[in-house]
Amino acid sequence: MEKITIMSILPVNFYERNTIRVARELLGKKLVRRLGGLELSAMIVETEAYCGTGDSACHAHRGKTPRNAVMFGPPGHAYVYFTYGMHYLLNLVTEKEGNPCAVLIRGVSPVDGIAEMEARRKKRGAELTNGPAKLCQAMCIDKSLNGWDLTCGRELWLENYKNITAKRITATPRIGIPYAREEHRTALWRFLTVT
DNA sequence: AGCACGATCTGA
DNA sequence: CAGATCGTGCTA
Repeated sequence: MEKITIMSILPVNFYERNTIRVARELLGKKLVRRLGGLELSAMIVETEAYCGTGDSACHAHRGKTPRNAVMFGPPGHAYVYFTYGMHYLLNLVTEKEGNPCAVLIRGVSPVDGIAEMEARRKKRGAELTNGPAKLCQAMCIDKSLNGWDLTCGRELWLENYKNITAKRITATPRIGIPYAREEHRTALWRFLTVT
């Protein structure tokens, strides 16, 4: 019997919903990066929700600028930005167009192309589950993917993979936002799962 | 035109 | 715990 592989790319309506809900449900999804003939993939294990103009930790908080413009566009697109003079971070745009929200991908667990991803990082066995810039290095995600349509099935997309039950999900405050208002600094909008 | 700082990572 | 390293947005 032939094994049937169902390609289940997440459609735009997955992203076009409440950001916190999307951030939780992204856990266990597979992030796929296509580099010519090479396919790298990894399961998402850590996310953070950034909830629009009302969220003082969100880049869109002070309105639309050239950098954050993608967040104001349609859901299901990648918002990739450069920070600390050397790192790229990957976000997925959520909610309806015009509501500038996104989910930051903070950690993944390698699935396919593990050796290639390790090679892209300096050390063998380098962890990708603890730091949002590392997965971008490993999966060759940079500013050229800013604004990329994640539903077209090329270059970069997401697929259903593992079902993560609510019991395996931990929520904590978000990382690296000391400047945000307390209400937003302490909000439990970071989601993690364990292997 | 200048400047302060960041959704970070590494190595000491 | 400091250094790397530069785009971005705010002030003027």
